[in-house]
Amino acid sequence: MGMLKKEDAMQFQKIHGQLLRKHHLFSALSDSDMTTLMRGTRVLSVGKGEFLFQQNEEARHFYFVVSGCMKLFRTLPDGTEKIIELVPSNQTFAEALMFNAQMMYPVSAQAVDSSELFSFSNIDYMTLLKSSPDLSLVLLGDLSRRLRMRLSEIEVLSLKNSTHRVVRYLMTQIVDSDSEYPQFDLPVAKRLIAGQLAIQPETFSRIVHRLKEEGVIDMKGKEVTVLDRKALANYE
Amino acid sequence: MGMLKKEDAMQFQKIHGQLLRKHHLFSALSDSDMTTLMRGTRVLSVGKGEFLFQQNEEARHFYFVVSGCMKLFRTLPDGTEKIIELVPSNQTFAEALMFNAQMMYPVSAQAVDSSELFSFSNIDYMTLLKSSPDLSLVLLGDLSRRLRMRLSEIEVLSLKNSTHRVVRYLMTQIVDSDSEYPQFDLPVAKRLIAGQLAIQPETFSRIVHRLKEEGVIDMKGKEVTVLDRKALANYE
DNA sequence: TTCCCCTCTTGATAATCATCAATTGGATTT
DNA sequence: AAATCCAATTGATGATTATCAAGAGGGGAA
Repeated sequence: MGMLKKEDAMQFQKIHGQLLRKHHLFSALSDSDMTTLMRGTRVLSVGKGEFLFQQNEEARHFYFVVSGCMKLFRTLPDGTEKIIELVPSNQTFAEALMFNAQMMYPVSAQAVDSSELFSFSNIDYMTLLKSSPDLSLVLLGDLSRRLRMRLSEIEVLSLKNSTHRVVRYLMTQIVDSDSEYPQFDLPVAKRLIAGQLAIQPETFSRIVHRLKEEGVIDMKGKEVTVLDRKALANYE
Repeated sequence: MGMLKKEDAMQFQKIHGQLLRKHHLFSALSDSDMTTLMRGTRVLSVGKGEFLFQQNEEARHFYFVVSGCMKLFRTLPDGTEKIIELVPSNQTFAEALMFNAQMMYPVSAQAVDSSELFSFSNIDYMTLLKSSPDLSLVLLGDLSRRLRMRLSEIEVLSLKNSTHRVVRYLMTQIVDSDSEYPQFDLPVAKRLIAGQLAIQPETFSRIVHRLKEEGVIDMKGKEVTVLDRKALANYE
């Protein structure tokens, strides 16, 4: 993990700062506030497989993914890891921790692909928050949304069998809601998806095999085509 | 479900309003703000088994449990219910929804025991929030804490086998952290606990049986005694 | 008290899933 | 192109857990 050289970093910020403004955590900021905040910002480059932070480290920063993909996970007592979230580009993470003093990261963060990140100081952002009630409301909305996301994750993990979990996962990946034969790419490696669903990679593979056999979906590598939307929905 | 008669309700508010101030969502309010907020407050009495609201109803209020116990759950596609949270007295629930316009309750709320509740208008509380940045920060801290609670729930559901889940649950119930033989009461019926852990009541029963056989714990009805703390911890 | 209802328990069986092992396939490096 | 590495697949097996069924216990109502 490394920081870019200063001139490169500034160039990088200039380009991607605009992108940042589109994110709801920063869109409510005035230009001057944004400038202030960006002064404390670092640009980080994290190589594939590298760690950004470890579980139980003190949380002083939160992050925005410019490019790549980060994996947030907890290490379970038996040593295996449980993936909590896969954070794609243009999303923030670990911003929920700044409101409790002396907070530790409850997860570890590792780069799934080589990634570029903005890092923000919790203290700086808190200062902005105190002077801008509107920003607080935005952030409250953000956390509230995350809470509901976790809720549906808990629901998935409570589904009776693994097939239901896989089907539910596939359903959430369908963005093109109109098409009769929706298509999409799996965002990450299959073993990571299996991890998120708390099933073994082998089980995931077998379930996909069965769904293909039944003509419900097709899958070649990461390319997924839903062949029978109703049948897929009816698994639930 | 019913409201109390006006004079009874006022009496009730007077007594329990103080209790309310101890809750962190209300402790940061000025006296005058508190008075304003309480004007829109209703006192509700919900009989055992009665519903307060259903999943997908529009969320206009949040609640504080004065006495009793509320169950928040989602109905899964197969018709079974997944318990998301059991809310004991002196706690609030459904307050995270007010920050997103036109929000629906993502869960249903039912009384486990006959319960008495304060109901608060989301709009009124939002008004207070906009005028009090401090209050926003308190609330942000609250949501952040809830987010972490969900995280550990997700972790529990990801634990390899049911024994681990039960053991983990028992560990969290130990409050008397010093005692060599900690004792506590199960807060709700065993089938509800099983539901929270996403296992069948039968499985829960069998696991407890085994733990008793091994001399790790004792359980008579809802009374639990931990006999071998180390052994219990080592299951994890 | 007796009855009734519901929870909890216990047993038997079937379904589901994890694990171990071996192989295939794809991508990257040398 | 060959070698290498890791992900993905497939098969065989055993462990775990759900399901179905029946009985035991406990608290409230008549």
